[in-house]
Amino acid sequence: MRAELIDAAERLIYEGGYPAVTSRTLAEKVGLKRQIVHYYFKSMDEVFIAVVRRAAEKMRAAVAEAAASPEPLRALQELNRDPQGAILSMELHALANRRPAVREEVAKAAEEFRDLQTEILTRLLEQQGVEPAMRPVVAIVLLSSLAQVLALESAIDVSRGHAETLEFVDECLRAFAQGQPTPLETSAPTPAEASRRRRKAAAATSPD
Amino acid sequence: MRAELIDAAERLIYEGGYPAVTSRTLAEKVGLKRQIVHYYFKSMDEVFIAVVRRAAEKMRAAVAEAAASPEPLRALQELNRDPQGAILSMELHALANRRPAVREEVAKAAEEFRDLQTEILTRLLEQQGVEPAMRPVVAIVLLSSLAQVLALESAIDVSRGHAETLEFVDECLRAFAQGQPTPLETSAPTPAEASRRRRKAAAATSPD
DNA sequence: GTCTATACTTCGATAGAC
DNA sequence: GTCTATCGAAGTATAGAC
Repeated sequence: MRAELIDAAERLIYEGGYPAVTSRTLAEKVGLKRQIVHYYFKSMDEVFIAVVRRAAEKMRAAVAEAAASPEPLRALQELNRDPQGAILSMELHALANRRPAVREEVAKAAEEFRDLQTEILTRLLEQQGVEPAMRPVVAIVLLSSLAQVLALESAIDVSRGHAETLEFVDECLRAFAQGQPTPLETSAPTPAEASRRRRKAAAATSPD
Repeated sequence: MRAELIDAAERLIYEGGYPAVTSRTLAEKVGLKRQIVHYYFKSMDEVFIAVVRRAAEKMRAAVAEAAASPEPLRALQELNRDPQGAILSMELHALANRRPAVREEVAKAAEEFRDLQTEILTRLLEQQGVEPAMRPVVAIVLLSSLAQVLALESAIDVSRGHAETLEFVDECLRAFAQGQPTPLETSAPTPAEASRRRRKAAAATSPD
């Protein structure tokens, strides 16, 4: 029953954000009276903390699975891009802002998630013997930030630039998986181009 | 007075998120009774819509100022990185999720903000005559997503990878402003390196 | 375990006095 | 414009019956 309530709380967060999780709505989800919540949880804070802990466990399992997949980076990105996961993460972050007891749990889970992802990428780079264009943790921060914001925007029907950005990131990941230069690296200017570019820039800032 | 209430609402959002904005807290902020809110606004939805509209106006002015600055891209990034602005944006996004009337306003403002930023970058690229490594809108999505997530995480004392990522992005912007190749482009492999890299990757996936 | 009953608080919103 | 008064609804939480 406790597990069922945690499930219900998570579903309510997807549907209406964390404010939608109350003793009343929670009990309704499992077909009981609202006082039942206080039998299984000392307070609503405990409900949310339980949600965070269970989400953290699921996350650990999902990351481990991604690490074992043939394309770990792509698997990780799918994990980050999961709309429900992104929304849950955002809501818990927002909730953490005004529930000190929850904040600690969320912060711990967020840092653990980032560390686990960074470790996977680091190992991947070592295996491929590639000198990375950016530190692993930087790539992880960029990829997960992007995924989270896109999910949040999609939820309110904002999609400006999404398709282009996803296409670009996918292209980068695909190139990386095949050991080829990414679109970014491909566009590196030759020394001649670079110096021409510098002259142009200088001319633009001091046109006289 | 109406303007004062909108001010107060914005401040309350910074302090405790959008749920902290109620007729009671709002009236307290301006030293009046809570019924005053319903005199100036038909409903709480209207309060939030007013907040969004005023934020959108401020945003337009700030973007115009950034466009006129000597380093528009850096100015834009400072704008995106503003912790208060990022938090306000996140809260309004979350609020938009469960208030249809608010959603429309937030979506409109978000798309306008993205378009304005993209236009600036596009013009900048044309001026410099640079063939960009990614489409302008992609760069804007990446930069603003990063800024928003970092701000949200900072608020709950999560900072894993922040310093490294900001350093990396700053380096890219600095290089761009000076018309030099970015750290990403600098690390482009020579043809010899690229082929060595491809062999390594192939060996890793089929070790036999 | 689950219920009824209850207490207290806060919310949004309206009506009407001054 | 700002107030008092009031409403119904919803929130958290506790006590105690079954």
